[in-house]
Amino acid sequence: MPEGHTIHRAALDHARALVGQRVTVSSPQGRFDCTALARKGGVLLEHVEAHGKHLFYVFERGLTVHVHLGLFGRFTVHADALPAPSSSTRMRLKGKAVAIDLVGPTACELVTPEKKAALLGRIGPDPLQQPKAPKAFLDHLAAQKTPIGAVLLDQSVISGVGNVYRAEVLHLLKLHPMTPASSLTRKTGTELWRLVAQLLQRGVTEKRIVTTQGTKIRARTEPVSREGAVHVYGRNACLTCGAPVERLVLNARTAYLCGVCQPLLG
DNA sequence: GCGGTATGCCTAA
DNA sequence: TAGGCCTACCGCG
Repeated sequence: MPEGHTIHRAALDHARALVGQRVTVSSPQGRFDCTALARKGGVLLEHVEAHGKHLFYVFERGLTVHVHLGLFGRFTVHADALPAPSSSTRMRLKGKAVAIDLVGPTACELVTPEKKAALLGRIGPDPLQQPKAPKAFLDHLAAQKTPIGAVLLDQSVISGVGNVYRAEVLHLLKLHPMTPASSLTRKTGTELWRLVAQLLQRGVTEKRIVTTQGTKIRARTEPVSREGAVHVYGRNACLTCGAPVERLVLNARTAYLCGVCQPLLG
């Protein structure tokens, strides 16, 4: 699940569940050193922030935990009975009524203000924070011959987009992933940003990636979990036209496209 | 049980 | 560019 929408959704949910409370922080697995957060009765959680795919828990006195889910990280929220943590639970945040477990993150660490600033300095604008295309983004597109499919995964240019949204946004705009960024018009660049913002926001709301309008289903040979929710990502046939979905490797990730809907122009 | 794969990203060479 | 790292799941034998 972890693209930008997952992180923003987690920030909302975790803030609602735990902000303003004294939270007990632990690492059942032992691989997250949280001794600096050890307090009798817990440590006060002041707020939770999402930036692109990065999540920050800000506790009293500025104590800050940075989480990046990577490919495998997952949160589990326990509202009722609290099960014993599994041996892979990196972090458990326990409040009054709710406990949250984190498994498999790429990063789960206490960060200094300097480290946090450095992390934020590395990532570009986030469409969920800024729904209108920043000038810097449009200028970047105009200046780069890099394929647009590569630019979209560059977190320093636009943060929060992952492999699913890359495939879907390009399909919706009928753009081949290998299209040079510089060949896009300013208008298309603006639409691209707006569409990313809209789809990420929908992902936050629906708690999963959905890029289709209705529930029309053309083929029955697709992974059930995503049936009807996407046009090309991970599919065998294009949901729009039924043509075989093509795959190519871009940024060391599989890019999915429909050669019929997304011809390479020029 | 094993190997491949996945919505990510960093580092060394 | 390759390899490493994190975990869960699926298909295969």
